[in-house]
Amino acid sequence: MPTVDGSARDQILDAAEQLFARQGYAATTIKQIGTAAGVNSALLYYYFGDKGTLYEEVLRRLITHLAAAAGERLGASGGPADGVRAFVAAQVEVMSANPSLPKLLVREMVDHDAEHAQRFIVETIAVVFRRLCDTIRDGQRAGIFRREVRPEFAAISIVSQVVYLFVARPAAALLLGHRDRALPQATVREFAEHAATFALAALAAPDARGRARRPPPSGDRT
Amino acid sequence: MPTVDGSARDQILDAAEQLFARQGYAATTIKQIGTAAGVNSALLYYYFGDKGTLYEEVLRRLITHLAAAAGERLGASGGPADGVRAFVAAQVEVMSANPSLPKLLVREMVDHDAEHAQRFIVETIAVVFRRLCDTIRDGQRAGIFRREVRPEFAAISIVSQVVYLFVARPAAALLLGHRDRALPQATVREFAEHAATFALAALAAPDARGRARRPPPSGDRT
DNA sequence: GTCTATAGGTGGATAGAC
DNA sequence: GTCTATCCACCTATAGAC
Repeated sequence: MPTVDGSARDQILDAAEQLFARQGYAATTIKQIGTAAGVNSALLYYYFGDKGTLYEEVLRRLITHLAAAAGERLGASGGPADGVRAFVAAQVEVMSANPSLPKLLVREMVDHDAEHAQRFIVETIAVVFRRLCDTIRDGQRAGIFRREVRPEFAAISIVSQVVYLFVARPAAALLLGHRDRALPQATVREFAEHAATFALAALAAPDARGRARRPPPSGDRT
Repeated sequence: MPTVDGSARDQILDAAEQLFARQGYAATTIKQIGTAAGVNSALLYYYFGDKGTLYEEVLRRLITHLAAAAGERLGASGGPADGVRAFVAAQVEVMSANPSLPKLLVREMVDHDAEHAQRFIVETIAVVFRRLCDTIRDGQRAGIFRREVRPEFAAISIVSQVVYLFVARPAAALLLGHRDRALPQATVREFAEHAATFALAALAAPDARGRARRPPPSGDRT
């Protein structure tokens, strides 16, 4: 969510966001950020006090935008199937518009393992996550999604696909046979389409006519 | 793949592997590794020359083990459906046995964005990835997997689920309602079962009896 | 092979002029 | 608000004794 030409404060935030996403927190220096932002590095301390606070501010701004976008996009929709499609579409849209987001969130997850991850991040994501779970439950009640599937697990499966693509984008480009590791936006859109269809096919209840195709062997909620 | 009590060299590698996975490369110091390994930190330079080489050696050892495990587990199997199940099972098994693996690989991906990721990593993973793609193609030729699905996309969808769970393990624990962010091994196994079932349901061709349930709207390979 | 001591460099952070 | 100058801590890496 880069600021067009904003104040020094915003320029610092923009530069910090990019660098933290690309290199990680520890590998990014205050002077790098200052240079990238076109301001003196001492100014960072005037605005943010210290490096850690700057980092938190970057995350806060990002998450706020994420929550706003999610709120808008996931409001009204048709049935549960449309809801799932809308969710995936929103995910791709937000991440495409802001490539720092998936990287920073993933870094946050691997860095703060079982420790003190940022409260507000977890909570914001939890809200979005629960909404997806509810959509799946709606579909199960309506009889169009299979009941043996655990909604929370399905939600993870749905979310993971898109996140993974963005995080592994250069690797994915290579595996998909693109030279020079650039995954074209068109392919990202195609994958998004695939991810939604894949998830819906996985969730779909067997037709009224054809009986269940494969009785779940043992797991998946007895 | 921790060494039981090996030489100093192995103890350094073990300690480095854990610390790099937990904290990342930049945040991990030579002295930390030395202390964790129970040896003098200057010894690291005797064995590995510098920090970067030590890191590469950690990755190399990990990937070698990964390739070996994948080779064993993915050899003989029944049909394509069993192949997919075996793949997911192998993934979970390897990552459970070695929690550093998913973290280090994900770090490697976000860190070396479009830049110079380690050649041998990408190549090793590419081999495993292609084998999964081939399994999917087999299923399509046999008529038990839907033909509209692009095998490479499906492979990404399959791989992503498990990787995501391991990387986001503490967050997932929270979202799944576990206190204290510890995701029990039993839940991991349940999710693995779910992930395989989910993928197979998504791939399954419509029964001979029931017609296709949902014509793919537009995307997914015309 | 393993340790001590230390050089050399860099990064986070502050004081204070403008 | 923004910049200059600088301090101190710490980190990588080396030299060299044992």
